[in-house]
Amino acid sequence: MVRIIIIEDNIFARTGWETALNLDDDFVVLETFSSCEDALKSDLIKKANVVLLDIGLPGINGIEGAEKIALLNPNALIIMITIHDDDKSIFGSLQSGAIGYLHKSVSPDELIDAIKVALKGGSPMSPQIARKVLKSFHRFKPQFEDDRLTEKEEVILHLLAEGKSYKTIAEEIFLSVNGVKYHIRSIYEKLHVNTRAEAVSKGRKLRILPKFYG
Amino acid sequence: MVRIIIIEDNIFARTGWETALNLDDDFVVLETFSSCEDALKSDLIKKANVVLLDIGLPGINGIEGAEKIALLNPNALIIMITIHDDDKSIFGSLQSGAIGYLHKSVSPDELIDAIKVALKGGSPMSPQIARKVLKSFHRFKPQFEDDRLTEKEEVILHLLAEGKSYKTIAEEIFLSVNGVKYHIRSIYEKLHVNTRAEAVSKGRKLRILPKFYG
DNA sequence: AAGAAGTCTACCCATCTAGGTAGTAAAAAT
DNA sequence: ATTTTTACTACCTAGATGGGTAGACTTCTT
Repeated sequence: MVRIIIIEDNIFARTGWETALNLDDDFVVLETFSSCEDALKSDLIKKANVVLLDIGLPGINGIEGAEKIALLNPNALIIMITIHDDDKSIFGSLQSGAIGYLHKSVSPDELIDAIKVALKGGSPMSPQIARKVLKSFHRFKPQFEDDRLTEKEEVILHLLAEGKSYKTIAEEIFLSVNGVKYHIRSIYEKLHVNTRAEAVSKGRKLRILPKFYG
Repeated sequence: MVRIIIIEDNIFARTGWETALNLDDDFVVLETFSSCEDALKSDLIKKANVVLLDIGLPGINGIEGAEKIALLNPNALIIMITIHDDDKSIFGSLQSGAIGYLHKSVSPDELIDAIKVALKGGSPMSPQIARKVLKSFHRFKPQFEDDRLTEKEEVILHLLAEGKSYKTIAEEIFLSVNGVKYHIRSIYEKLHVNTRAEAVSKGRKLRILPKFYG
């Protein structure tokens, strides 16, 4: 039996979802709350398998709420249901631990499907959200032809990003310290920066450097 | 009419997908290729709306291939179909410009649905892939209690990540340069690093620093 | 009331970085 | 065959960074 909690300040949405989900034999809505504060006080949170969470809530918003809920119950599958589709809402929610992100216009059937997907190890997302998420990974394209880094420059940029000193880098790639400097200068020119940290920062914005490690 | 190209070295998969897709009235498979090299030579690539791409190809692999295809035809929706589910394959493909990522076990009907989703602005993904992608956004949890950064430290870490000098940071947050240094030292201790770049690098791994900028 | 933290300031010093200049050897272009 | 470009190496300098030490002031504990 899947135990669900709903946190949503709009009474129509709240009761609507509750009714729809309770119609499914596999689901039981444990409780509904109109604010994160109320939900966090209740120990039903710790018993939930799934938490449906709005973002635009009075008091603690859904993003901060998700973080607190994840701390209290790391096993709960947190699914955001919201009208917000700006980057801050989406990526903020995901950082806070949400494993799904649905637009509020979701139909009862879609909602039920989404929860089932989540339970099976998937991550339900509205199509446009999924696209936004995937697009956030895309590398920025060639910029100017001249500003493309060579392979060696990319390697060095990676090492710079790890905080290695010129000396260490030199040893790792079998160059003199001045050789390393030579390449770093080119990197700075191409990226139009003049410190190591800026280069790393820009490298990440341009997705030259990976955002993910393991 | 949706024009599709398939790049897949396994002849059974290749012809299987082709047949299935051609059965749908809205789709036409323009051509199938068994390698990226062949596909990139053909100018049908530029006419495609959708490209289905395997990763484990002889010669140029699917990840590099996706990058080249995206350059030739930025409007093509590239969907990876592969058995690989390691991080490198997934995130490499996404960086290269893929907007969908399906497991090879996909059924013909699912494949058709996936393409339709892609055309509507969505991003078809196998459930486990979607979960992996979303999980990659999750912040790592509190670490040691003592190692949690204070609000001010987080602000400074952000400024460090942007490549600002101690002096600039001092001006921005109304502190002396030594005051900034004081906080930076705490940051280094908490993150167990001893250079600015390492701090930024670690800050990102721990998702203290955002991966996305807007 | 006294002590312990936490926040900030100041000063010193060794090392690291960024930037300029210059020179060499090999490969590529003309 | 000669010039240009590319990939280094060497040296020199100013400024930035990190690490250690120490003192002032505030807030929180006890």
